This record gives sequence, structure tokens and C-alpha cells, in this order.
Amino acid sequence: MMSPNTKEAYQLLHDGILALAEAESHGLKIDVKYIQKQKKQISKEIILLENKIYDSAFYKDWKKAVKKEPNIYSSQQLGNYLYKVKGVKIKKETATGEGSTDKETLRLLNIPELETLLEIKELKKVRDTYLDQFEREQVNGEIHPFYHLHIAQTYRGSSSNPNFQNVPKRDKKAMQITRRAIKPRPGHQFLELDYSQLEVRIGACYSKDKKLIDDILHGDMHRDVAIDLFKIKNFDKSKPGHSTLRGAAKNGFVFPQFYGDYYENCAVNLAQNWCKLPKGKFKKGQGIEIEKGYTIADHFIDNGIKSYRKFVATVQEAEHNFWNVRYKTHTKWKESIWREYQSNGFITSKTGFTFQGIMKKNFVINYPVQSAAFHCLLWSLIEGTKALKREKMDSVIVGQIHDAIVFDVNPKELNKLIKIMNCIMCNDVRQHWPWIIVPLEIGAEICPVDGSWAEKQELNIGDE
DNA sequence: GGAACTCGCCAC
DNA sequence: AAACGTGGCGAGTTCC
Repeated sequence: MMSPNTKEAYQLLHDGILALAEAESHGLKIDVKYIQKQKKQISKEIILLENKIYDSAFYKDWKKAVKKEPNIYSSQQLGNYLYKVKGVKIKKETATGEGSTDKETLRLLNIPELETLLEIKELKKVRDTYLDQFEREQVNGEIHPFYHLHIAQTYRGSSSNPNFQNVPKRDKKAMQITRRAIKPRPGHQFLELDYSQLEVRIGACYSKDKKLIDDILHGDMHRDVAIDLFKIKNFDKSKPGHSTLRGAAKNGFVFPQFYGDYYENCAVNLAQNWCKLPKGKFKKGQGIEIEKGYTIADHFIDNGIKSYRKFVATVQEAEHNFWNVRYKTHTKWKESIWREYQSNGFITSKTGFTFQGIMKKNFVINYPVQSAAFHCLLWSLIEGTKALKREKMDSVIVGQIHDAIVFDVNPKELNKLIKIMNCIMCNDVRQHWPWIIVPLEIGAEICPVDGSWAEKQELNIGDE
């Protein structure tokens, strides 16, 4: 339940949807032959792995227990077999209270056949969600992803048919296979410009927290949190172990915390998925290696964190330090907007949108930040579209991913384009919206001429 | 035979 | 006291 409450807010969506319609009309090339070849290859791999499962004692026992041919891809049937037939203890529940069969939970069971199943599911995800989608949606070798402004509760955009906003990135293999299918126009190259830490910066515009702003500009909050979480004494980012732990702090603590998560969830995630540590007492040699012959469990034990329980307490302390010491002004803002909602029944974003209806606290805190952050991107996309036309450029915008714009660039125009966009995204938007009191910065990634979207590399664009 | 639901997983 | 925000999509399943 929300609405634009100013003419300006209405105009932003109006101009935004027109600019996005242009991006839709440009579209992207799809290598159909490649997709068909990949799908065949993946299907072969899947059959081999499936047979491995079907031939196993695990599967035969499952079949015997339920007296019919099990469907290995049915979460319901698998959950039933594991939790009701075999009596495996439920470690995590789904939203409806059933035993979970997600990747994280199955990993804990240490059953080789389930590892094989997870491997198959990764392959199926790539084939059936992405390659199929691209192949199905392409016409004459082009896709035209749709971009919507009327779907998300927060006034973010969304994308569909195909969804251009969730193509694999972190998993190297899945990234390679899927993004390799997407190509620029002949003789052109993809460029992606994204806002650095956009939501955190916009959050700071709401709270005006001095320490938060200072850390955005000069500090490294992920490093500081890593030091707190993992009791690192002399942080050295050139050490691979320290760099990994900084990544864990960023993705396993800072981001979830800004979305409203709390220490217990963060602790489970950090211990299991980042440190690879079991619950219970820590033993020497457990977990990821942070230095040669020295694991995270060794490090924890040496620093008095002898068990998972103790680690949870450490994460709780780090959380306290994060919200009540370091960024206490930001925390005050979170409380004040929550009170504002409780007394008025609605809240308003910096970009002029009202949110009303029944909302939980986390929603109230997130919506204004998420909407205003996206609107910075949208405003830049509108102005970018105008500028490219005004300059009669051959380069075009082909996509939008929440805090990033994807261009199909004529290589001759690359430098000019970056200069124009840097000015729009970092300077002009702040003139337009003076409430942006924190400098905005962008990063760039570039693909080779005629290279696919899998070949993105960081591009240093310096300061202008 | 299709709509709606659950679960899981990809992105930011 | 409660406890992760926003989407899209596929497969399995259930309901009508």
C-alpha cells in the first residue's frame, strides 16, 4: 500500500517507465546455438548423476520404504523419507513447519547421494531456469527483458520474461554458462555502471549518522566488523584468510543487519556457511584454513571462543557494538521512523512516496531506504537516456539491475559515455535531490568488444 | 486441466 | 517482544 504523493514523484515514474521501455526495445543478443549445445551437455551430465543416485542403496531403501518410485526432485517426498521414515532429526523448518530440505540442511546430513542430488539441482537450475528462459523468450536471436515499476512494494523495479536481474554471478561455473549466452550488438561491448554501497549511503542520508558517513567516505566497515566478529588482532587485507573473513563480515553480517536481521541468524550463517564450523564444541583443525596449517577453529580456540555458543555471544557483542556504539545515531533514526509510523500510520520516502497499511518494523525501516536508493538509479537512467539521444550516440541502455545500468556500447564512445554517466550519477542527481548529503560513487565493469556478458572485468574509471 | 500453493534458489 | 528487506521462476503438489 503506497502511492506517489507529489507531482514530482508521479513524474519520476512516468519518465522512468518511458526510459525503461526504450531499454526494453533495444534488447540483447542471444546465442541460440550455444544454448542448445550447453543444454545437451548439461542434460548428459544430469543423466549420469541421476543414474548414480538410482543405483545407490540410499535410493533403493527409499523406494522400499515408500513402496513406489520416489521422485528425487520432490522436496515433499524427500522430507517425508528423511524425517518421517528414517527419523532424521529436524534441524531447520520451512515456513509451514515441515522439515527443510534446502541445500544448507542436506549438506549437514553428510549423505553422498544427497551431495549428488545437490550437484544435479545446480545443473538443473542453470538449464531449466536460465538457458530455457533465454531460449524461450528470444525472437530472431534477441531477448527484450521487461522492466516494471508497478510491482515492488518498495517502488523498486523488477524484471521478467526473461528476468534480467537474477542471472548467476557468484558461482563461477553457473555464471560462465548462463552469461556466455548473452551478447552485445556486433562490434559493441557491454558496460555496467553500478552505484557503490548505494543503500547504505541512502540510509545515511536519512539518519545523518556522522560515524556512518565517515566510514562510508574514509573507513572500511566490513573490516571493522570482521575484527569484532572474528577477534582479528592485526588485520591485513593482503592475507587471503583475512580477506575471506572480511567478505564473511560483509555478506554474512553487515548486509543482513541492514535489512533487519539479528545476531542468532547471522551467527548460524557465519559459522556454517562461511567458517564451515559445526555447532557444539570447536575442535582443532576444524573449519576453513585462514593461514597455512591454521584453521578458523584453531584461531577461535586460541582466542577463547571454544564453542559455537561462545561464537554466538561474540556475534551478539559485535551487533551491540555495531548498532548501539558505532552507528548509534542511525539506530536512533530507525527508532524515530518507527515511532513516526506508529503515531501517523504512514511514512514518506525522500523521493516523495507514501507507505501505509500494516507494516512490521523491519519493513518501515527498509522501504524508504530501498525506494529512495532505487530512485537515484532510475533518475540516472532517465537522464542517461536523454543524454545519449541528445549526443546522438550509438550506445544504448539495455538493462537495469536495482543499483546498476547495463549499456551496449560503441567502443569509440566508451570514454565519453563514462564521463557523461559519471556526471549524471554522481553530481547531477545530488543537485536534483539536495537531501543526498553523502557523495555517491560508481564502479564500472566492461566486457571485450563482441564478448559475452560472462567476460565482465572491473574497469578503473578513476575520479572525475 | 488450470489456478494456487509450497519450497527452493538466483539476483540486489 | 521479535527477529532478513525486494523481486522472478521452476517443479511438485493440491484443489476445484
